Amino acid sequence: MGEFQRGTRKLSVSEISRTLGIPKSQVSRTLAEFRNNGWLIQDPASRTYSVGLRAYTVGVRYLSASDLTREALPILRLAADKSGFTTTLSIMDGFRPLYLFGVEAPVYADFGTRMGEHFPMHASAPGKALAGFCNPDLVERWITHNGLSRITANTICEPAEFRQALKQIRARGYSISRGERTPGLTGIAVPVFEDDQTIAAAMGLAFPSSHVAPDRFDYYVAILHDAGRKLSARLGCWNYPFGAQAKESDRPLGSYSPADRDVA
Amino acid sequence: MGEFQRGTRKLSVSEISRTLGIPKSQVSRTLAEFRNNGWLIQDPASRTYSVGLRAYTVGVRYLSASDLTREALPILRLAADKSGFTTTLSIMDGFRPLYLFGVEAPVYADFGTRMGEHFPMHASAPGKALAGFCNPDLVERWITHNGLSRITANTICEPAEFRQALKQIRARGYSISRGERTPGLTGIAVPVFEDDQTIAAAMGLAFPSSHVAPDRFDYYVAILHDAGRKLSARLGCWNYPFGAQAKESDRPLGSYSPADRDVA
DNA sequence: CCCGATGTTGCAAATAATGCAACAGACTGT
DNA sequence: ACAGTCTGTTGCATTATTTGCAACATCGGG
Repeated sequence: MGEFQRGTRKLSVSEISRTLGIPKSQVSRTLAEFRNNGWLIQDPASRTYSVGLRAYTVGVRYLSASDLTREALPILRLAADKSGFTTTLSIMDGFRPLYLFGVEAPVYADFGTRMGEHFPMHASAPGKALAGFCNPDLVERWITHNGLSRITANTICEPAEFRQALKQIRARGYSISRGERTPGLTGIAVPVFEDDQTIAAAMGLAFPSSHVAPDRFDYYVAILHDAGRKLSARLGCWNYPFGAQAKESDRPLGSYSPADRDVA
Repeated sequence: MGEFQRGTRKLSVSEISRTLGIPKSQVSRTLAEFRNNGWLIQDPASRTYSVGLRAYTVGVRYLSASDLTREALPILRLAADKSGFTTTLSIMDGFRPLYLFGVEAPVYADFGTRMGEHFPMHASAPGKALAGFCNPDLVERWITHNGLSRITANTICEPAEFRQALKQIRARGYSISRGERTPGLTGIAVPVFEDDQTIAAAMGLAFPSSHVAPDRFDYYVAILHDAGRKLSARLGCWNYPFGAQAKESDRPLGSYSPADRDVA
C-alpha cells in the first residue's frame, strides 16, 4: 500500500503494476482484498483505487499517539490566535520535511501542501529551519546527491548561498522564505528541540507577502519563539536558545482563550 | 493493523495476541515487520507499538482523495468564520458516525472526539442528523441490537423518545444536542446530501452551552443550512430542502478563491 | 531469589501467494 | 462496424510463505 504514499491521483491496476514491476494479476487480487477490508476504495466508474476510510482512521491516530503532536496542538492554536495566521508543524522524515498538520486562522494562505505531504528542504521556511539544525554532514550529502532544484524565481539553488542561509538561521534561530516555494507567499519558521541538541520539529506560519511589511517580521518571530520554547520544554529541552524568556505568564492552555490578537 | 483502529493506547504483543486470539509468535513477527517498514513505531522502553509515520502519510490522503472532504474544507472554514465556533464534518461508517475533521475557530470547545474517531449515533448532534436521514429500518435494527446507552444525564436513552427526536430532525432539517454527550457542551448539526435522497455527511458546530442563549440557535442553524446547501450542491444535490436561499453575497474569505457558484 | 509474565527464535507441516496464460470488456482510430 | 490495443479478472500447478508448537531469553515484583 506504500504506492499510495505519493500523489493524490487515483491509481489503476495497470499503473501500479508497471510502477512496481509486479504482474497485473497479483496487483488486481491484492487491491481487491484491500478494498474488501476497507483499506482502499475503488471508484466504480474508472475502477481506480484510492485510500479508504479504514486507512484514514488508523493512520490519523499517529497524531494522538505521538507526544510531539499531542503537545503541539494547543501551542499551535495559541500562536495562530496571536498571529492571525495559519501555523504549522513539520518534521524531518528521513531527509524530506513532512507537513504534519496545522491550525488554521482566518487569514488563510494556501501554501499548497496538505497534511501528510512532503515538501522541499531548501525552498520553505520550515524546511530550512529543519535543515539548519540537522547534522550538517548529512545535509551536505543530500545537496550533492539531489541538488537544489528551482521552484520559483526566489528559490535558493546555489549550494554556497544555501549554506550561508543555514548559517544565518542557526545564528538567529529562525528561517524566512520569501516566495521561495510559492510566489507571493512568505513563511517564517523556528526549530523545536527535544533535548539540548537534537531538533524534533519546526513550527511555522505563512501569509501573503503583501499582508505584512518586513519590519514587522520580528513580531511574528517572537510569537514563534515563545511557541517553540514552550513546545521544546514539553519535550524535554529546558534551555531553548532563542527569543526572549516568556515574560507574561503563560496562560493555561486547553481551555478556550478569546483570541487576543493585536494587529497594528 | 486493524487492531490500531480503536483507542490511542500503545499496544503490546501479548495484548494484541490475546485480543485477536493469535499466537504471540505470529504477532511478534508481524509487528516487527510493520515496524521495519515504517507502518508502526515501537517504543523502545515499553516495547509497545503504535501507529507510524508512514501509516499517517498514507491514511491522511483519504482527505484529499475524497470528493466530499475536498469540497467541504472551504465551506467549513466559512461557517467557522461566520459562527466563530469550531465546525466539523462527519459521516456514517457503517452505522457508527465518524468524525472526519473540522475547522477550528478561536472559541474553542473540546468535544472530546479526535479526527478519525467514532462517536455515538444517539448522543451527538451530527450523529442524530446522520441517523435521521438514514434508512429508518436500519436505524431501528441498530437500536434493538445495541440499545441507547446512557452517556450523560441528558442522553436520550428511550427508543420512543429517540424516534420522536429523529422525526423532528427530519422536519426541521437540523439536530441539537444539549450536553447529551459532553456536559456543558451544545452542538448543532445539519445533513449534507449527495443526491436528492441519500445523505452523505453531517456538518456541525459546538460551543459551551453557557455561551449562547437558545433563542440565538436559529442564527447558527441558518449558517449551517447555507453551508449544507453549498456542499450538497457540490456533491450533486441541487434541491437542498432546508433553510432559506442564500441572499447575502458570500464574501470572499481571506485570499482564498471566491469559489461560490450561484445556486439556482 | 524465584516466579509469572513477557518478547523472540527454530523448525517441520500446512497454507497461501505467485506467475503464466487465457479470457472478457472497454476504448481508439480507421 | 471493425480490428486492434488496452484494460481488469480468473484457473491452475508450482512455489514460497506463513503458521503454530515449543523452547529459549528477558524482565519486573514479591
